[in-house]
Amino acid sequence: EKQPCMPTHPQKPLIIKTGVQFTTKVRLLVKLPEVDYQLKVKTTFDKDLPPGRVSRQFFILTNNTKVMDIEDYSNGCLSVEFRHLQLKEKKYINGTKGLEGLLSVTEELHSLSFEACFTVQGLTIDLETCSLPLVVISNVSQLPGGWASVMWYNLLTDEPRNLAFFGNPPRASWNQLSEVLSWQFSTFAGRGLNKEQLTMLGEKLLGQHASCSDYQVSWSKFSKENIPGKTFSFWMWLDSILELIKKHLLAVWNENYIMGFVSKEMERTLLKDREPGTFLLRFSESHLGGITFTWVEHDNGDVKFNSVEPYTKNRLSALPFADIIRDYKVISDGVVPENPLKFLYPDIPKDEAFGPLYNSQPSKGKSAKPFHHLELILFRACFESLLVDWIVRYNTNLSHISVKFPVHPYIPSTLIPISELRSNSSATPPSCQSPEPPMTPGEFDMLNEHLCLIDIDTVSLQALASGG
Amino acid sequence: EKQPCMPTHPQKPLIIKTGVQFTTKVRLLVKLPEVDYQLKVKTTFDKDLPPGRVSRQFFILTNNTKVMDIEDYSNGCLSVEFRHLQLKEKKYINGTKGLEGLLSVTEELHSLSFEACFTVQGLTIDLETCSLPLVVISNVSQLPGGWASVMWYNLLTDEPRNLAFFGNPPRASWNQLSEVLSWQFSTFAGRGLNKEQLTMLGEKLLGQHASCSDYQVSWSKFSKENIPGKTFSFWMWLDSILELIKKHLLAVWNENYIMGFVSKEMERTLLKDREPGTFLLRFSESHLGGITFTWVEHDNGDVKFNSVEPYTKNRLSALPFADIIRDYKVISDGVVPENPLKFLYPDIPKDEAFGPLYNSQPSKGKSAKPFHHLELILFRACFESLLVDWIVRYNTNLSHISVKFPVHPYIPSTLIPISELRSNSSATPPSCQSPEPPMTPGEFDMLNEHLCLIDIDTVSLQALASGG
DNA sequence: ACAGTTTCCCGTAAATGC
DNA sequence: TGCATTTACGGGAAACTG
Repeated sequence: EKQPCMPTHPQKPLIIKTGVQFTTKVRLLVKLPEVDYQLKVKTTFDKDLPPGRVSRQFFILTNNTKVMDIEDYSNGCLSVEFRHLQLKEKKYINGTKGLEGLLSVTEELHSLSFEACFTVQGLTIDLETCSLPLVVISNVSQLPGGWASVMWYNLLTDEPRNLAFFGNPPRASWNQLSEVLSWQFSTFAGRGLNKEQLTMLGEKLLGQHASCSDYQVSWSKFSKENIPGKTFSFWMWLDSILELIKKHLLAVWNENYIMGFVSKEMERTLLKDREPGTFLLRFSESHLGGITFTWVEHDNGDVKFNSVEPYTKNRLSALPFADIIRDYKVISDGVVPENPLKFLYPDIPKDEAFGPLYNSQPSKGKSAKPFHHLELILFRACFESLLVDWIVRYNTNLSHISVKFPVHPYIPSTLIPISELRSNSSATPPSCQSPEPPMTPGEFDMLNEHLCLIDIDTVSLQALASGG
Repeated sequence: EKQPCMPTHPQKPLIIKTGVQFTTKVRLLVKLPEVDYQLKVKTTFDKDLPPGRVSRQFFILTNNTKVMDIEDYSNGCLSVEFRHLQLKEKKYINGTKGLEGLLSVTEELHSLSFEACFTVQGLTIDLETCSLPLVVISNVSQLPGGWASVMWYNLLTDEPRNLAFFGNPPRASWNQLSEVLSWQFSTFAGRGLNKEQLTMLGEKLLGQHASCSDYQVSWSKFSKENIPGKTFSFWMWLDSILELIKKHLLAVWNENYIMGFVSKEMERTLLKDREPGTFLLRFSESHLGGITFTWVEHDNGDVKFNSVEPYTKNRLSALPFADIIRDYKVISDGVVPENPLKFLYPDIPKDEAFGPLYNSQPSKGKSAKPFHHLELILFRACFESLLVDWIVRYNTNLSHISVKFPVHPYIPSTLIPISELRSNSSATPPSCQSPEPPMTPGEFDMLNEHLCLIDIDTVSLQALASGG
């Protein structure tokens, strides 16, 4: 039997998006002596919520009662799986709306309740249980924030239903937190963070306290307040990197070729004594979801460092990152185009490292190993009553690699990433507008054309002027 | 007051997508003597439809009654505008479902009815009118088919409500049809089709009959049956080109630089006596939504023609087409990279033609002149009764051009389109796997690297082998 | 198995609300 | 006004359905 739908956001349980279907399952943990009648289960959203606890109220739009069945893989247990459940916000609550102005939507915790009632030997028994705290979002853009909440909650408390958790969230030790962060990378990208990467992240988040692994990180510092000088929080930044890896850098990440979180100072220290052309890969610190490479050059005695403008998902979907590294060229005034990337830090010849990755599709497969011990935190059963347990089901949907061999009469064409390095003197004013039609093929063709190319200001302004 | 929503598919009236909001307006054309009470209008979908006429039934999900108001720009008329209307399919019709197996969904015509009733001087008057035939779709992928139907209907009949039209659709003369096609380009792209382009399209659609402008084109040939040897119909092909122009080629199209519909034979005839490096732009005939350039070369006496693999929307969103033309390079064995494109046919120096377009953003503005006389066909009022007229409202939402000037410490980077031309002898087996780390910068660097690049089969298979 | 059609839902952009 | 949150819906893909 195939699954008719995928629940909300695979691999991120306990987050429900309004208007999107989700699935949940309840199982009776004891065998009942008499089950020759139907046991009906009803699921309710935010049942018995203390008034004013939440600023938004939701209800289950779809059918919320179902009869229990004996499970397929018959251990004799009764269970019921609700599919196609959907949440909708109650609008226009007459009374109190938005008591908790302090909490953001992704900090507001909710829960699903399950109720059943049966009679055995003249005795009526009420069963009830509920889920771990849930976060409700209305747009995928809130997913990172929601996931931060789910992680923080389950990392720091064993309480099954402390919906006021984010009223006064506890701190996490860097010890605990770094383990969760590494787990995130191993779950979603296939390879966790190594010691150096964790140290670098710790320095970014904690500054001088990083050496002390008992240092307590506040919830706010982790996910709410912006990194000084930036417009996003630590977690938003890290999550954007996770997404970039998931979609465009899986193979490179899993080969451990991305140093990732080096500061610019550390970067120079590492590279300065290396062979010219040695480069390392790191994520952009100033923009969300970008990756760049920095390489070292020796300029008659001086050591010089260069970094490309970070590549973001848009650029990477036009050209895979490994191909960018292979094909990248720099044009310096009057010098032939050259690829400055020779050795991946510390000293791996570029093609030795990246050769096997060239022209390989984004390679969706081979990723995301499904389980890790910390994941149990998020999937542990919730034994509210003695009789019922609760599971949020999720699916993983791995597509397969497909490789195409184009066969047609056209000349195939690729894209090449290229930079122009200008010397400080802005001499040689580009003679861009002169047509000189039958250009003589020569080794400086590309150079000449690109001197025009880079004069964005001039060209664009002209375009604007002629357009308006 | 700002518009709270955009109706279904701007600029394509008479097509409604289920689950997406649309807007409609009714106006009373006569002034009533006594309007000191409220005149309520009700709108119904497919009212009084002969049973079995349609295979799908829909209803208006949202509020469908509203009271008439005096129009803003007070000519004293009463009118009512229904907003946020939404259509949903009736599921599980007990009786007949799908009598008309012959018609596709986009050929099935529906209509909106409007009813009002008022009493004047003791006399009760019923008002009723309805819309022009509508096409209902469930996904944007059906939009081209739906639009073909709307065009064909309004081109070929003046009947206000012949819902059986596509049971036996009339033919169109090439005269009529070509005018509509040109109008499509002028409406959606800003420039219509010139005589040559229409002739070329006529030849593609009609073959030898093209010379006769009275030749009758069948509905099936226009939009239903596939072009021989292809997997899409004539209209699907042409519409994919319209979409490509709208999103990525506006400026180039509006400068009239795209010849577009030349056959490969004609292409050779045109180019063969031209200066080497003369090129022309045409759309792919084998794939939907692709554009390519063909250039002529002289190879000691022989005339040679080359075409690049067509660029599709994905590639074009990574790099604007004008920039592709400027930067395109070909690497032939052992020869320095060169841009083979010198003159736009017949003899315009490349940079003279495309210079002003380089680095200009996809330029959404400057497009789509809003009206054309043929458009009136689609917006003519529908005088079913004497008292009411009907309008489908639509908005245009032109974004503005924005040009960014990047200012940051990174080296900017661009993409360059490049092809490798192999001589027939498959000599020089690429020594791709040998690292040779500190590559000597030299004028054949690029060549050497690209010899590796093109061996897709080898590299990919290796990647697969090592991956599995 | 298959093609025509619909549903699903991410991700961007716009609208809304506070 | 600005920011937080929701709504809208195009577009690709999966699911459905005769």
